[in-house]
Amino acid sequence: MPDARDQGKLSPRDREILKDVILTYILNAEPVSSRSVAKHNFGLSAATIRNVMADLEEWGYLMQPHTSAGRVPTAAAYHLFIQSMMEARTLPVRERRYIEDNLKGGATDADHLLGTASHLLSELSSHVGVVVAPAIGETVLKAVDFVPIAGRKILCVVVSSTGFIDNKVIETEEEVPREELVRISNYLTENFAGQTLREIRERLVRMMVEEKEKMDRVLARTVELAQAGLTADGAPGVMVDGTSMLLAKPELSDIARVRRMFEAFADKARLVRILNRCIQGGGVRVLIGEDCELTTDLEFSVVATPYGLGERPLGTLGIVGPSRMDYEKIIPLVNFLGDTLSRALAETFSSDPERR
Amino acid sequence: MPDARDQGKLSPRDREILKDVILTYILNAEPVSSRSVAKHNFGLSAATIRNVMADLEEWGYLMQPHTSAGRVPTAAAYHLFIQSMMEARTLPVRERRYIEDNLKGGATDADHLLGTASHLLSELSSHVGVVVAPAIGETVLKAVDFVPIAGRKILCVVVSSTGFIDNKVIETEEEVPREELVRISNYLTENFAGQTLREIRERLVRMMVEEKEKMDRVLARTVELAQAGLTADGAPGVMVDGTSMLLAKPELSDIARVRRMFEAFADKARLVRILNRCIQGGGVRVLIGEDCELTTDLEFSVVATPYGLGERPLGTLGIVGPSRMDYEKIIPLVNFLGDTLSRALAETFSSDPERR
DNA sequence: CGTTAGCACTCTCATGGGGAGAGTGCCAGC
DNA sequence: GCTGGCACTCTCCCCATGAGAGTGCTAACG
Repeated sequence: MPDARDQGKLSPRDREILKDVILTYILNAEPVSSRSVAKHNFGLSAATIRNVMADLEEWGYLMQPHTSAGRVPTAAAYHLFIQSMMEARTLPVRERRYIEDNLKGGATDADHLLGTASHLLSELSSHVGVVVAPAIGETVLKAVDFVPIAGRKILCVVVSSTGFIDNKVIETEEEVPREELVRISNYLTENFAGQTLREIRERLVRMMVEEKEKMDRVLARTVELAQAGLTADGAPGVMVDGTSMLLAKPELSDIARVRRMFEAFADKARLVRILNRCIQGGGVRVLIGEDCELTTDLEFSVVATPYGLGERPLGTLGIVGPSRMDYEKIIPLVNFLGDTLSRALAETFSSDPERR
Repeated sequence: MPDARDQGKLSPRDREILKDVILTYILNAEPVSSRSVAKHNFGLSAATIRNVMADLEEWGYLMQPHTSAGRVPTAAAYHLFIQSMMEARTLPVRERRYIEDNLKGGATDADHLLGTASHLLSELSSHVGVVVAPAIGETVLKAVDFVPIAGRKILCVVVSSTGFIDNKVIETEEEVPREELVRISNYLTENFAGQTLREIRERLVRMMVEEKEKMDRVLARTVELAQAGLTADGAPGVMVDGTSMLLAKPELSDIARVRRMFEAFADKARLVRILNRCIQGGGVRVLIGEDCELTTDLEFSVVATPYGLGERPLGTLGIVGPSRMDYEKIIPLVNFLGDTLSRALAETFSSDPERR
């Protein structure tokens, strides 16, 4: 079997033809015939194209749904296309502005931003937009606050430095006076801001072990509240937007596929796992027909990129849709959205005149 | 044309037969033949049943998809069935327990409860569960709190007496010291708790007009913050769960319908409007084939009931699915869930030793 | 030797004509 | 008033047929 990766085999003309096949397939969702390529490709007859296409099939870049149908690109073809034949179109100014206007709203919480981001992804790509929220343990504390609500019930509000707000109702052993709650909030905010919730939790455990006997009642209560309120539990949230958009695509014209698609999107945990594969490397990554059921069984692709602050990735965001998608537009789109969201998160609470 | 509502026309035997048709149709989703009714219905031949069914069709209770197919119940038939022939099954103890265990979780916020409720509705009915959250202006204030986060940005946390928690980031004219925020929080909580946000807003407006000149700087700032933080904006939220369940139903075996269904569920505003029709009267209400596109075009039904505290309804909850649904189970289910959710909301912060 | 025109072959898809099956409506008889 | 019988109707499945699209191969051409 010939090696699909051996690009040495591809002459410039082969590449030209392969590219044309891919582009027309992306456009029409129908197997591409030699005749239609011949029409685009100056000066070569259909017969010649046929020979080349037969070769390309042998190399593993094309395949036929059945004998004597046109040809369809394989995952290998898409990979090659993205890697070395595609010309990424820069996003139209209108769309950049649209994204920035929606994402830089400024005074809102970060969860809201993520929701907007996933909606934007879907709206501008006509595919499904997915955003994986940061693992809560990795967010950096900005402020804590305890609000007494009823009897021993207390609302704990955690604000992260990137603008995520987490509410949790906790129940204490005994009623805590309002003034003490204020003192505890202040104490925790002043002493723990700037660290991740995970670090804080570890520090609290250490405190409890090492200084147990030294703690007075107030400190003990502080630790109790912090333990309850700052514990990072629960799976990272994931926002999926635009599943119904895919219903309009021709590849989803039979019910069985539609059903499998919804099942695939229903399994959030798996979705997160797939998206998070793209977290290494920094830039936009594309998964096509690799390992996961989503891409092989449904012939879907995932275009995703991490977002976050500088080096530290917080979460992942991307687009999921039929492999036949307009990568030349979608890759820049995902890229730009990742950058813009990262910037928006960084700026959310940045008017802070250095207090930390 | 004969009047479908004239129940005088229906002899006990007619009713028996109609009921049998409805029940078998609910079970099989296929037009019901006279032969199959004859098999269930002791001692009458198919021919006799046919005569009766022809009458029932004339009265408007049955219809044929085409000549010489079996018969299918009409909206009128379902209404009659629900109103006077159905025997509501009491919910199995297992399911009651399951609902109560999930809904009485106790220490969580109310939004979370609503989400759970819609999921339970969907899970236990195998249809779509819908919960309309209370209009935010109608929620009763329990506590307000302001958390300084960065510069002039302040997080406003509003806790309602039924356990809803609302976060809003606001930006003030100038930086407000932390201690003052605490005083303002206390002041507002003590003076405004027990009123709805709408009432509070009106009172604030009055204060601003009447006492403008008398206000000192602190009070002015208090009003400013309250105005910004307690404003009830945004449409009421609606939680929809289990749309993908319907894909398995035989009535949704063609794509066009699936698409229309998703469009119908995407229009949240309309969904809220439809659900809220059921708010009057108190008990469970059923909409079948009336006015709205959802029920006529898609042949769906809506079974819904208000939830809330005693007399004051807060929101609506219910089930949406093909008219051919198991009303004998679903109506008690919606009923029980409405009661349980209402109770859960009432109890959420009830350990409060009367502070209001 | 690469390119091309021509042609036979293959496969899909739309069309239409049975024929079986299910169900009805009606009528005559009990 | 009920029922058995029978003709009629409509759907649905199956199959054959034919058009159309596209390929693979081969022979000829520059």
